[in-house]
Amino acid sequence: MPELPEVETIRRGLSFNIGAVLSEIELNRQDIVRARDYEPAELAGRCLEDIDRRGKYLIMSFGGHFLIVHLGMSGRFYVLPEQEPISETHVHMILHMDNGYKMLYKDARRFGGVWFTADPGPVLRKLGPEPFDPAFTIEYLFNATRNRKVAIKTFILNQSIIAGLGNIYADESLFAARITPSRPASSLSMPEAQMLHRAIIKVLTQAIKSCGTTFRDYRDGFNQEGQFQNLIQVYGRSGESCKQCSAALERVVIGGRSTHFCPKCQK
DNA sequence: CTGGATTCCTGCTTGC
DNA sequence: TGCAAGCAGGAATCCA
Repeated sequence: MPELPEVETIRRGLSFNIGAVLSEIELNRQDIVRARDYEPAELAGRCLEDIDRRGKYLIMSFGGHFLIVHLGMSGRFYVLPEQEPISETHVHMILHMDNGYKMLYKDARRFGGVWFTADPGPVLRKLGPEPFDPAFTIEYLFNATRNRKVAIKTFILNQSIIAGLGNIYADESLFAARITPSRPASSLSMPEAQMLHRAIIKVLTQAIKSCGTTFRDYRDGFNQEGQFQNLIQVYGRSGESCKQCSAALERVVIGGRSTHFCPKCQK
């Protein structure tokens, strides 16, 4: 599922289209559209000025017209040469560029969506700080956990607290911080908040370096798999042995999400 | 305000 | 072998 590292990898892969002009947009499904402040066809003839990322959102700017994309859990967004035939199913949107490429938005489960908007503010405003932003400090994280009874796992999945973590990197970050996922957020000490802060940044940095995690659906901007699954410590490994201590990893459900952890390494 | 439950959707996995 | 049921999950929404 595309979390921050996957979306960042896609952003980088697609960035060579910046400066190209969108010649035509095909919108094959209307129900993926979450906002329509302008007609999608108005993008034709406009230059793609930038591709940005905020949390798990991609923001493409076309001179005051924005196209925001969220990939949900099975979404893909990748390029093909313009003349290449499309054999795949569930391709809901195609952006034809004048540089000889087309960008395909594909999403089987349709948890994702797109926004045609003149103002990205309302969509992005609700997001907390980027993990790599200076605003994401140890103090911010620690203070945010005060008086919060929810499990720390659920807490760091909350996009209004930190933008970009999904189920995989939440579990991996808590393992790296040696913190049990079910602990109430408010139970973290300052040193533990510091560990978690460092772990989140470390895990995401490594995952971006590995071009993301491909368990099943995820592909990058060129429809290629990521490599971080080879470095995964706990996610999807319940019953297998911990790479650090050899104890059997466990799986529980927290906040309706599969949660993987080491009962020995994490306290 | 907080937090829990529910909903959306399809494809892979599981069990008979 | 074939089919139905179970399950996964990001974010919005509803409700207590």
